[in-house]
Amino acid sequence: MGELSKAYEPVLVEKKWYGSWLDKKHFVADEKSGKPAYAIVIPPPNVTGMLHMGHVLNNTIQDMLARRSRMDGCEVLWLPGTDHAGIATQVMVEKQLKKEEKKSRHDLGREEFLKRVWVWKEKHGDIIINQLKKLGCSCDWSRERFTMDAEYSRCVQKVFVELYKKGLIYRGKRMVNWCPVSQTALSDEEVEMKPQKGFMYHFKVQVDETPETWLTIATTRPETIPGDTAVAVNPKDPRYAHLIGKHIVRPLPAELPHSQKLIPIVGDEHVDFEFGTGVLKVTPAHDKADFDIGARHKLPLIEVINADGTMNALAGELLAGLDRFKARKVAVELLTEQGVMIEAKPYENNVGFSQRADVPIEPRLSEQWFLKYPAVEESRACVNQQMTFGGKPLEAHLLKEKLDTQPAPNAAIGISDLVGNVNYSTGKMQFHPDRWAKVYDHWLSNIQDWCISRQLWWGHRIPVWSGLLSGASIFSLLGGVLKMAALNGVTPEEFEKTVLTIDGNIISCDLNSLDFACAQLGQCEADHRIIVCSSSEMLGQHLVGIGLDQDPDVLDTWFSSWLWPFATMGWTGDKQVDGQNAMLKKFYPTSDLVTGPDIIFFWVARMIMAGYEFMGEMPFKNVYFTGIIRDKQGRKMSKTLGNSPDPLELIAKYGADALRFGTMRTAPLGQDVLFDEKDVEQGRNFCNKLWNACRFRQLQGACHSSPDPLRHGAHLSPFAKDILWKLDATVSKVRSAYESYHFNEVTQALYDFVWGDFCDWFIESVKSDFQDGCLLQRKEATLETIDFVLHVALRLLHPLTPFITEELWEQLGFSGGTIQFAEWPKTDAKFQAQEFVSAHGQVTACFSAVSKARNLRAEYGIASNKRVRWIFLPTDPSFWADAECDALKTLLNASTLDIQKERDLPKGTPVCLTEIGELALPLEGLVDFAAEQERLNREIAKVVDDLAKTDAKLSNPDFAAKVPPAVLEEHRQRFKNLSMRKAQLEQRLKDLA
RNA sequence: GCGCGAUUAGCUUAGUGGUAGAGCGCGUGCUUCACACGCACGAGGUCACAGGUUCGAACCCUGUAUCGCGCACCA
Repeated sequence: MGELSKAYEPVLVEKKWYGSWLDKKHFVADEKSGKPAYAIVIPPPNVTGMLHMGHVLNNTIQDMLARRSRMDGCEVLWLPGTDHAGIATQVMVEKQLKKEEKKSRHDLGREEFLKRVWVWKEKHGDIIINQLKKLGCSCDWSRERFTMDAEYSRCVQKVFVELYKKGLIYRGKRMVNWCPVSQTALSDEEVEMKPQKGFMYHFKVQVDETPETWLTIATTRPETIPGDTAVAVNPKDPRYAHLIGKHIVRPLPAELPHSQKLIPIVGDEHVDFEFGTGVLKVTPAHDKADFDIGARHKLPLIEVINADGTMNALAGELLAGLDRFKARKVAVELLTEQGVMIEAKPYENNVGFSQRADVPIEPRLSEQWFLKYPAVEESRACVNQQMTFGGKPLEAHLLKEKLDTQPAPNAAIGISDLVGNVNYSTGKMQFHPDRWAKVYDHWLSNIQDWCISRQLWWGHRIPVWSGLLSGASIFSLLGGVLKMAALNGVTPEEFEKTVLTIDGNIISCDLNSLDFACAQLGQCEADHRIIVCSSSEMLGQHLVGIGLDQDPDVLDTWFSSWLWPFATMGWTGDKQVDGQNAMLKKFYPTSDLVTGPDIIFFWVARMIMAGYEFMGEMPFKNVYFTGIIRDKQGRKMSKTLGNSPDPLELIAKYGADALRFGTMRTAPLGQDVLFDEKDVEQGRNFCNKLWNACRFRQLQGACHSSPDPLRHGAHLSPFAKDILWKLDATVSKVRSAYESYHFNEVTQALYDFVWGDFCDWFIESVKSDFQDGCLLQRKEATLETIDFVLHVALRLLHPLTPFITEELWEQLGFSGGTIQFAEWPKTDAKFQAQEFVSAHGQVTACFSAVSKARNLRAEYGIASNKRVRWIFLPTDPSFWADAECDALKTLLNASTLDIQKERDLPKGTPVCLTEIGELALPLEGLVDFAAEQERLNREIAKVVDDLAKTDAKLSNPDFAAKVPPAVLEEHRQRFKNLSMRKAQLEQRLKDLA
């Protein structure tokens, strides 16, 4: 063990220890362990991702929790992995392909393209994983999962088949959010509403039956006019109601014959007569609300926009081929030419944008797969949603009271109404901060079916095969394939779950029913529509062999990650098998989930539903929502703004511990974090401070490997007792901060203790114990106290700053090997014993006296390196043994400290009055009487002010009558102290005259 | 529109009813034998505003303003 370097150098230390931890398999969870389980599943970062500050915050918290629990005697599983990020990854590989080979994915074909994606994944997929390692994350890397792993993919397929069989997954032609750039459907959650500046165009149309009547229509999207199949008015609108049933002449496309331009005027309650002109153009193929109106009135659909956002031939010859935004301008020109354009008012409205591609969504009619969410009620009930009654929070015990005291005031309000008003929950799952429960509940109570299909290639392909087969083929081919599958290759479970639909009728997949159905259909020659949904890939291959096609779409990435908490643990969906799964038994439900609130709907809510649906149990007990990391100006971090620092550069510059510490210190529960590199610098400074405190200790000789300061009994100085008291308080603070998920308080408490209490005060106060002539026993007791403090503090710090603490633990020679499994510190009642409490009081008084004395020095302009003589008149001389005086002398940086029992000071000597006594600064003829007078007067004024405030309270009769006794006593004491102080100060002032 | 959050020193913020705390920045003085990634001292706050509750309010209640976020949206 060499001497510690002058400054902490993180690079080598981090490399050394991370390698060692991996070699020794410290992070590997043992599902057979008898220790209590503690599990976290990582929010899987995108496989294409790079570490950003959000990851740093999120994963530092997870690592803190994992390491804390490991020290606390738990068997810890922190399960890492990545998700396949369908769109992002596909786009990235497509871009690369275009750049390097000038090819599109269609040039390669589906299979070849997917090969390329896998090549890319193998090459770059572990970038972010390695970055997490650099941060120090103690994940069980042996259990790393990827959502496209074969095993994981099987889970996704099984879940699909099961939900399909239950009728929760269905295919339908619907209006969906279409991203014209990615050319895929998106879920509602992937659409972001953004205010857009545009125009509200007013144009007029002629009523065909009464050509003198013109109606004015307001629209923001004139390019969709060719797709209009009606105009709608509110049937209650007196201006227009009489026109219902008549027709108007649609102005575009202009080239159509008159008869094809006529569209009906329909009456629909949806139309708001206050808005616009009260006349609504209805474009059922390109607007959600219009689609519904269209359905109500059986209007035809005219699609005028292509999948890529360009206009098609039905939009008319002048618009066809144009991009939708270019077409908007042209449409306006065309209307103007026709003389029907009235005005274009500047207008701001909210437009849905594709979160991925950042372009406006095009509502588009298409055939998609949808999921009716499962287990919604259980998922709502389990979260700590507060119970409310009439909109007010309601405590559980008050519910009964309410029901008792308010029994149906009248017949119309019964118990059921009352209960209906009570928002009840089991509160088994806790959100931190809990206000997110409300957001979660609101979303869950208003959900629409989830569009789960994506028109992409990279992802889990929908396990459905379909096609037309003649009766004969069904008999000879399909029946054969299914039977063959049932007899060999496909597990009975998979076979049983396979769903076969013939002409819309579900046929059970058992051999008898199959025989019957096939035999029946075999009789007739007509074609039949066959749909097979199965999780068996082998069956799928055979089905392709007989001419059925697999659905080309893949599933939304979130449709795989919602299974993350159990699909990563070897879940199979087979109850028997899963019942024997040691991993699931040990670690499911997991303990904590740490994630950002931005994916509360995408991921958290869906995981909860999947947990209940497929495991019958919630996936985690606590959800901690981090804040969003923003830059100094409060803007979100983004690549385009370039305000997102590279955490790896920060690690290289300051060290991983510094980055972790700095990030955590400024990340309070539930608040966004304004990131400033200064915080990381602060973190580095802290590490260096800790390092040097240990270095200081090391310079005094070897440490005790299992320190126990209490064995020194009476030789423990008051300063030692005080720091032990403070250490114990810190243990308590840190523990409760962890309990309440206030991680910044963990950090702050440790910072204050190490830097303030330990380094600034304690170490300074005990330096005199190491000087020649000091009592050896005292020195020994102090050294062992330092050892003990470091022994505890390093352990408390370890989850937060794993590298430096492990290094120092070894350097100082503490016993028991790695700090990672050293015991998580507990509070110890011994340190709260009377002698410690009173030492704490005495030392606090001493330190506060030192501060006052230093201030006096500074006021007299004495340079801090200049040692001067102090005279001390102690209030309690018995406390001030030589060693204590030496400590005081060191803290004051005094040349000598003369103790006076009787006041004997040269006239006008500046004095500070403190709780421990008077500290006088003899200036030997240099006293500036006027200055001293002024100083005393200033101090008196302040005391008088405080005194007045305290007196005002005490003389209020209500105060004495109503205040708790302890507070009253405190105020009386304060008044007494202030009065005494005032008297003393006035005496000093008199002495001066 | 509905909901949530924030508003405390120049900046970032802690603070759940009893004399307003910290870090950065700023000023002054220090190469004090662990640390200049440091030490000491200092200046700097009508706790957004208006009411209310209370002996007592930064803190609890009501309202207002400003900022941020989420949800829902009317063409």
